Order: sequence, then structure tokens, then C-alpha cells
Amino acid sequence: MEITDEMRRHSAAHLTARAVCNLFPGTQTDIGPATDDGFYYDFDLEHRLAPEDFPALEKEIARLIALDEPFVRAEMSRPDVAARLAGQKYKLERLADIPEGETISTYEVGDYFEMCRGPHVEHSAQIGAVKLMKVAGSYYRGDENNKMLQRVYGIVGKDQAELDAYVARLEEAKKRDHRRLGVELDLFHLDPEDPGQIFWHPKGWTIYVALQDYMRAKLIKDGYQEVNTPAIMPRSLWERSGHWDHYKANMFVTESEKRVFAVKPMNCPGALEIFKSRMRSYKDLPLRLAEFGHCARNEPSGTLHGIMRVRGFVQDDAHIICTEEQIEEEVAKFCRLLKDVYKDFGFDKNLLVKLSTMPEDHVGDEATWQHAEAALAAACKASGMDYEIQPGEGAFYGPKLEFTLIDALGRPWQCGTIQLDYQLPSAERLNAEYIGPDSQKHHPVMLHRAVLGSLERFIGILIEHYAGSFPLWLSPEQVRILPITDKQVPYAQKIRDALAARGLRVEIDASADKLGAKIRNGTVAKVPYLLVAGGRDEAAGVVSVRQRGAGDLGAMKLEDFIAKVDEDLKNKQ
RNA sequence: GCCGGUAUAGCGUAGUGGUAGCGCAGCGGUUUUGUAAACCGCUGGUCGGGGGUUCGAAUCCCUCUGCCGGCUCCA
Repeated sequence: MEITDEMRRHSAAHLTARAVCNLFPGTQTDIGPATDDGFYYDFDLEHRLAPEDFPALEKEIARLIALDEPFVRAEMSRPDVAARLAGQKYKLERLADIPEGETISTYEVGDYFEMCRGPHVEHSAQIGAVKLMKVAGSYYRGDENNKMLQRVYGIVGKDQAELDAYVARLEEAKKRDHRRLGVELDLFHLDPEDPGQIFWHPKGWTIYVALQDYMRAKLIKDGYQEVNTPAIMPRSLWERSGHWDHYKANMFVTESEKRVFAVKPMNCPGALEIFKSRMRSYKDLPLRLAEFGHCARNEPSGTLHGIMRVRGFVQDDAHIICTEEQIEEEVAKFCRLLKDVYKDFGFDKNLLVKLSTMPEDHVGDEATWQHAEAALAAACKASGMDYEIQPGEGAFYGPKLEFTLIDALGRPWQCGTIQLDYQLPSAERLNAEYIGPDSQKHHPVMLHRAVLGSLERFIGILIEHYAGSFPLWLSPEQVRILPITDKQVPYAQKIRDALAARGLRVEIDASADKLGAKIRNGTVAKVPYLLVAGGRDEAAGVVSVRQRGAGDLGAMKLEDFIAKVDEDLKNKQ
């Protein structure tokens, strides 16, 4: 039998549970699966587990591995399993979940018994080396109304060397963390006094604007019209839209002269207000209204994360108001746009596509839902993207496609999305109408969609994706000119003016530093091109080009450098 | 919001009950330099806020806030 990583991780989880039970008698165990990069196990015990407990636990795990006992699989009857699990209340509840008639398998290693589907390693020494990483709270069955258990996370290596290599990789990944690079590269800061709100510094805002301009050009090419709607809108509107009932806890509410207003958490009502501002014909559909709308959501404090999850952010939002027949083509059109955009950033294998289907709590009849889900699926397939289905994870008003990107530490973030909405334009909500070919009034369907998701989150992903070394077109400082002595500063200014006239973002390092230090500073700042301008260069009318990652390219004429830069910009390098 | 951890200068950190240190950055000066760090000097901290224990608290306790790791939720 081939021993897989998953088997070793899952088996390590069992031994971790055994170790915790050995060291802390009376521990209640829940479940402990393998994950993409290790495993976890959930426990309920009096003692608060802490990293200080890890050395003792790891020692015990190592001891159990060294015993090299076999993992013995058995199939047992329900009462027999229940008898063996006596006193383990979570295990017994899990046992009760298993449908009648299904085979119940168990694994036993030494004196440790567990109900488990497996598969496992044959004997414990095959696990390798185990390291515990962190302990965190986790609701039983993932339900916030349940008791919070203690979850221990661990990683597994075939041997100590592989484990060490994995830990080293994690350390490297941490260096890409956007929270760290954001400060190091002077892109933005977050003020503890105003949690979840971003202060964009000149360099970060340059990236932001470059990304927004890029997206704007794509939208206009794709038949969108850009609009802008108020940041603060009245309670009455939010009541009609349904947000007051369903989303109030996440809204910042304010007041003026006894009237209540809320800062918008979403842009959709604004778009529909524009649609409704005059009589519309079926000939106006699909109407694609794009908005870089700034939204404020009062997210729970524990969910905030750098610039990925904040309370103030801008979506590259758009609302497509169309007929039901137009849904499929509009979704397909969106998928093509998204794919085209993501390709420019090299997102491919770290992209997950999910189709979230009808939840239990939903509006609308089932046939409509099925039609809508099929339309999303077909459009997704038509653009050549594979998706996985998340049953019951759709919004109450419609199904959605979610496009999730992975950050430096392997955490998923939903970025792009397209959601079908029959509800908001309906008579019960904002009552949007158009005149059909039959001269009668009809309610349109609305698609909420974003390609990047939020600019803030997407830039966070980009910082980690590029490890701060942005491609030329996004780099806040594209070229830095390094005069070797004060004498070349006028020459440097001449070059700077010539490049700036072409729209490039250029700075001069006129400090008293030596060339070596200027190069180091430019390298640390991850500037794509450093142009050395010394006496020799000035005499020859050239610049000595140093490219990020490639090093010294030697001297070249300014027009040759410009041609090179144009090439990079064209290729989004 | 929940569970756990944590908080020392802009950033990285030392300091376990007895006068808050170091590196980098910043600022001033000297140096005018050819491909990853010149030299000298200076500034900067009511040790996250509040309360308590103590003759004395960065250090021990309580509490609030932020942050970190997860969970729930989400762009």
C-alpha cells in the first residue's frame, strides 16, 4: 500500500489526540482531519492549551511514533463502537450522525481507539516527524451557538529534514505578508484608533489608481457605463431594499435633524435608483452600470485582517440589469472579462471557482433557482473554468459564482463574484420596471458582479503574489536615477524629464550616499529599473541600466531604454 | 462577535520588582564617490489606556483597546 501525505497527516492527528489524552486525562475529543498542509484536532478540556504545552506534547507524540504500533482497522456494530466510546460525548454525537446501515470503521493503535473512516498508515513510524503549530478556538460543528473547543494545528514531515524545510518555507512566506510589505514599502498604514480603515500613502495610492485605471479601461471596452452614487443614504431606502432587516448589524448608522441615515455597505440600491430615474425599455437592456463604490461595513473586530478584510473598501462593482433570457450571455461575458483580467496578473493555479447554490432560507421558487444555477454553471464552463459546487451557500436572493484567490500563507480570499438577484428589483423591494415588447411593465433581473472584488483586498493579494516586486505598470516608482556625484544631477534631471514626459514615474536619488548605497536602497525599495548616471554616462550620452532581478545590463541609449520599458508595459511585465 | 496569545521610539528588538538600552530609519555635519550598506554626531519612549498590589512596576494582578492565530461571518 502506498503511504500518502494525507494518510500520514491524518494518522498524526490521531497520535496528537492520543498524546493530549495521555497528558491531560479526561480530555473529550471531537474530530481531527488532515488538511492541505497538515492536520488539526479539536478537544474539549479544562486546561487551556498553549504553545508552552507543545514541547511536552511533541515529545509524547514522538514517543508514540517511535513505538511503531500498527494502525488496526476494524468494522464494528454501532453498539460495540458506542461501548468503546463511552464517556466521549462528542464522539457519540458524531456516531449518531452516521446513517443507519452504513459501515462503521474503527482504527486502533496501541491503547488508543477511534471511530474513523481512514485510511491510515500501516504502523506509526511511517508518520515521520510532527510539529504542533498553533492552538485556536473553534466552534463545535462550526456553529457559533455551540461550545468553543480548542483546536490544535500541526504539520507533518516524512522526516525531520522535510519538516524543517517546511517550517523554513513558512518563514519565507511570512516575508511576503502584505501587512509587513505594506509598511516596509510605505504603501499604507492602519491606525489602531480607527480599526479596519486604510490610510493609503502616495506609493500605495499610485498602485491603487493604476489598478483602477486599468479596470476602468476594461469596463468601458466591455460595454459598461460608470456611475457614482451617494455614500450616505436614508433609512427609508435601506428598509425598502431589505438591508435594514438583513444587514443592519453591519451598517454604520448616522443621524441628521432627526432623520436616520446609513453609510452604504453595498452599491446595489444606488444603481437601481439610477435605473429607476426614468422609464426604461427592454431595448435599454442589458444595462451595465459600473461603480467604484466606497462601502463601509461594520465587520466584527475579530474578522479584520490587514487590508484584506476591512471596514472601508471600494468594490470594482457593477450591476447588470437585464431580462432573464439575457442572464446566461451576461454571465458568460463576465467570466470572459474576469479570465482576461486575472491572466494579466498570472492568476491561474491559485484561483478557485465555486458555485454556491440555493440555501434553505431562500426567496423565489425552485424552478427559477434551478434555471439560474444552470445558467451560472453553463456560463462558467463556456469560459473554460472548472468550478466546485458549494451546496446551500448561495445568498438568500440568488445563486452565485465566487472567484477565490490564495494569499502567501495559503488562506483563501473571495475576490471576484457574480450573484444573481431576482429580489431587489421586485415589487416587494425597490420595484424596478421596464416596458417590454408587449408594452407591459416587467421586473428585470439584476446581476451583482465584481472582477477584483475590492481594490483593497485585491491589492493585498497582489502584494503577496508579487512579494512586493510589482510589475512595471503597477510599480509606484518605476525608474530611479542614480547620479554618482552632484555633478551629474542636472544630467539626471534631463533624463528624468524625458521619461516623465512619457508618463513614467521617475525619481532621482540625489542623496550624499555612494553608488553602492544608492543601489542597495533602490533594490530594497524594489524599484524595477535603476539608471546609473555617472560622468562616463553623461559624456557618452547614455545611462547604465540595472534591472530588478537581472542586475547590471550595461550602458544603453535613452531611446533604447524607453523601447525596453515600453515592451515591459505592453506585456504587463 | 467567540477562544487563545500578545503590546517597549517610525520599523525590528533587549530588559522577570530598584535611574529604559541596542540596530535600522530620520535629522545635522564631513566625504563627491562606478553597481547591494562611507564616517562622526544628534533627536526620538509618561514601556498601548485606565485601575490595583508594593517603599518602589516595562516587569505582578484586574480591566479596556489594538494587534496576531484560528472559529463564525465576508469583497
